[in-house]
Amino acid sequence: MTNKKVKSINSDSISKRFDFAEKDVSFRNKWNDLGIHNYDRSSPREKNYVIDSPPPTASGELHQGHIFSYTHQDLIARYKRMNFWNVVYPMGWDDNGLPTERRVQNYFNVRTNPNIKYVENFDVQEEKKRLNLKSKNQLEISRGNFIELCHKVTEEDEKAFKNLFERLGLSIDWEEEYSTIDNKSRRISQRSFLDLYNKGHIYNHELPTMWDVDFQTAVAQAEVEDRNKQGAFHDIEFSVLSDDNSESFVISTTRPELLPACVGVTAHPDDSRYKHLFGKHAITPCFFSKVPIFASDKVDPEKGTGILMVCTFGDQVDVEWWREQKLMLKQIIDQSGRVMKIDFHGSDDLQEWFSFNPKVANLNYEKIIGKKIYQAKSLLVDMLKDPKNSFGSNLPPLKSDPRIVDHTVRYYEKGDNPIEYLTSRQWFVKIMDKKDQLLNQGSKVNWFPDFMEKRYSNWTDGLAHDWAISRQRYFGVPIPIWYRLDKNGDRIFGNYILADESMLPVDPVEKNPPGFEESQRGKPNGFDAEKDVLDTWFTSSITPQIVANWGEKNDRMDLLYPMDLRPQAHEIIRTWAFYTIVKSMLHQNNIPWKNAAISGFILDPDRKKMSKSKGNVVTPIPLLEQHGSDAVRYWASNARLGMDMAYDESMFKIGGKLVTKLFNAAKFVLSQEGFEGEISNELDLAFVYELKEVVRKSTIAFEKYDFAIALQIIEDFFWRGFTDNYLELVKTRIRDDSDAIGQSSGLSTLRFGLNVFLRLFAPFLPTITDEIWSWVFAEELDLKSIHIAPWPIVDLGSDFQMNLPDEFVDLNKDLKYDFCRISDPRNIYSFSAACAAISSIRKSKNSLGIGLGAQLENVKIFTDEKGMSELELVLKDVSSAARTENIEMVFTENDGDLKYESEIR
RNA sequence: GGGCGGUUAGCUCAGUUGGUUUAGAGUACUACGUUGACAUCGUAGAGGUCAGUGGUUCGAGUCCACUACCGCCCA
Repeated sequence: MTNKKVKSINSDSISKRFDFAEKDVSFRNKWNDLGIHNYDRSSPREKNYVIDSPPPTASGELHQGHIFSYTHQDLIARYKRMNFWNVVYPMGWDDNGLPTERRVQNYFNVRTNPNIKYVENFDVQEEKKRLNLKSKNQLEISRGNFIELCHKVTEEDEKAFKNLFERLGLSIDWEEEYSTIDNKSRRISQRSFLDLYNKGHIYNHELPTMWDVDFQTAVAQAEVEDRNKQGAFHDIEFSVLSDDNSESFVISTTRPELLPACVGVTAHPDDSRYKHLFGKHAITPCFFSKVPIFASDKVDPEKGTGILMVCTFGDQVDVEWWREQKLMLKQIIDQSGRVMKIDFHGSDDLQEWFSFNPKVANLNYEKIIGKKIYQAKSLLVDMLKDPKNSFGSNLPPLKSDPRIVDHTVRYYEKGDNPIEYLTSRQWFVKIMDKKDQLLNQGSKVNWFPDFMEKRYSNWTDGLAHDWAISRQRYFGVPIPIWYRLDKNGDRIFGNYILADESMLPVDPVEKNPPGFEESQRGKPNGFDAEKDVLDTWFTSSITPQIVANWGEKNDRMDLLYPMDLRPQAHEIIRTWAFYTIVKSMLHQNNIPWKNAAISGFILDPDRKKMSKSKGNVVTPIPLLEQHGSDAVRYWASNARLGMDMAYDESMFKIGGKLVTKLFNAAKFVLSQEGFEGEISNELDLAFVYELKEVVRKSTIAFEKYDFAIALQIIEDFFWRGFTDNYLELVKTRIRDDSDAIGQSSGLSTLRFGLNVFLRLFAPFLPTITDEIWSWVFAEELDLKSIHIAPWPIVDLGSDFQMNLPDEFVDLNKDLKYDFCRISDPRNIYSFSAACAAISSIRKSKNSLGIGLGAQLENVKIFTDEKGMSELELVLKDVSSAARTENIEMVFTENDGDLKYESEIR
């Protein structure tokens, strides 16, 4: 021991309970003031640990899922920071795109009309007043003003998200805050487009594209979902073209309204019912078109009547048949989902819209012009009931009542009407020819858990389309392209005018292209702007490049790229992870990040995925107010990566209990007074020895991103080892002035243990640990916050190599509370022997109905030789904790395992 | 229909490469206890055919095969 007194606290000066509401706020301020989340911009790449956090859509709903997965990334960020990585943890917002547009439309009740001129200092309410519109009446506004409103709304939404993230204690470097629609992101996104264009990865074509008729925009494969819906098979009779037209067959279709768009008929090549028809032509009822009959093994002979009509376009297979068989293009649905005007004619049977009876065909068709798809459907069914509409028969073409079937229908994930396949001119990124390379890139990323790579490779394997990147929307990054116009004022495709790098970010609708005057806009031989914007994913897939300022004046690609970690949920592997890997491959020929940590879902108590539409989502702010950030983080920290977790509010309470326990234990430990001294007592040394093992195991778990396992190991030994047992065993000794050496050894061990536990808990419970740290350790160790203290270092063993930054300096060595200062116990089992012995005495007291505080005269402990040798060095602490004057060890035969049985006399 | 995960105590979940008596924790439940940090507590008790079947092995919750059920993703 020394004659130096330990720095202790007066426990009366500490509040009775931990006030998390107040501390959640004050510690956020403290961290901001200390700037501990800001990274060192001058640090070399080898010392940086860069997290590519996926920016959330702030105009979407806040829910527990955000708390859940964003806590996971923060655990890693905080752990890495304590290991002296220069942690780069930025945050952005991904607000462009449909959700925001929808929100603005509903919030202000406005609609964009591209023909209206932009108005300065526009105010929706005043404009409505001026036009004498009620607030519920929809107001048409200009594209520019609409975009302005989008920015305004997202700014508010971002504040709400930022508030949640700060309250949660995420250690984000807010100096790096960005939005995927801000100037820098638009510039980098347009740079990305130009780079891909120049490398030949981008093309513009008129192709059948998946189209949402409500939002009137193209959609990509990743945005489409299958829904089970009820449909009806309609059995329709077609005639076979021959000399007497006497033969016929019956097709089954769920989409009779597409009959005018029928361009072929097909059946399975082995189907004996229809084999003889292949190569002939069929005549459609109602419209009397001539269509080829061909064989295809894509047809399921079991489905419907086994023969079906091919239309342009009913579904994806129609697109394939149309392409393979070089069928005619007869499109009848327009972009708003209504039936277009068409004229049937009888002049040339090789032309589209040829009819054997154009007069009747046109009379029939006129009935459905301008109708919506479902209206056209019922009108067509009526027509099919009319015998006059049969070709070569006096019976109605519809052979039976519609038969109800369940089938899957493709929907835009945000849409309410099925996807249509329309031919339209869109921009695409070529990815279908790069599947193998993309699979290879995916295998270079370390996925946690590793089976998540399967999700990526399955999706990549199953790609069926190139990436459609143009969207017919307003609030997005403009495509930096103009079209040349010919002498008639029509667009010339294939010879585009690209924006200059110096112009970025550019809105071609507002700016004229290089080499042209603004006056030439829309004029013959002039130019015309591309009005489409880029798919949201086109920009959100370059967050590594945005954070690293790719191609900017302050380009930091060398310092930050490829990044170290992408944390995200598994639902967006096919979108976010996938597109980010695509972009990095095409731009940098590299992977975007070395590691991907994939969080699971929150399931509701019925084990269903939580989602807004199901109405089972709980808003997270009240949870934080009720339980405190540490308790909420505890809940999130308990889930292993990749594993879904049922939502269970009792977990918040458990986290709260842990916080309280830490608070009380720390208050006790730090209020003990006495002298500093060497840790020399056997019990103390054995306790530290076991603590070292806890550090070793939890560090290894953390290195594998198994933070839940780390927490479990730490928590278990804190509760069982430290508070339940060590504290009780040492309590008497540290008050025993007659044993000065034992007293100071115990006191030092208590403080050592608390210090280590605080640092181990710090990533999980950043507020309570920093609060306790501030009582004594901050000053004693001259470290203002626990979050700039080093993670405890122990020897991890020869079979595990820890991942540490280059030139890592172990600051623990300078720390008072370092394991290297403490020697091994004489018997490494001393501590667990003491715990087992005290436990057996408690059991005896309990069975006799004696209170644990009761004083005993004599206790007998029965044990074998091994048990005796392990216990004898710590027997004094055990007897004082048991409140007995004397413990007598009695030898008894045992089957070899450590066990003590007590008898109280 | 395909891929991936899961199924362990009433509930929520651990169980690391197969090997420590009787498979763990928390919670809920029961009993006792306010002991000088802590009642947002402590101590103890009860509670499980590890989904099922078959196999490999000296030994299987753990490995293999099949089946059932649940979930997610994709067709």
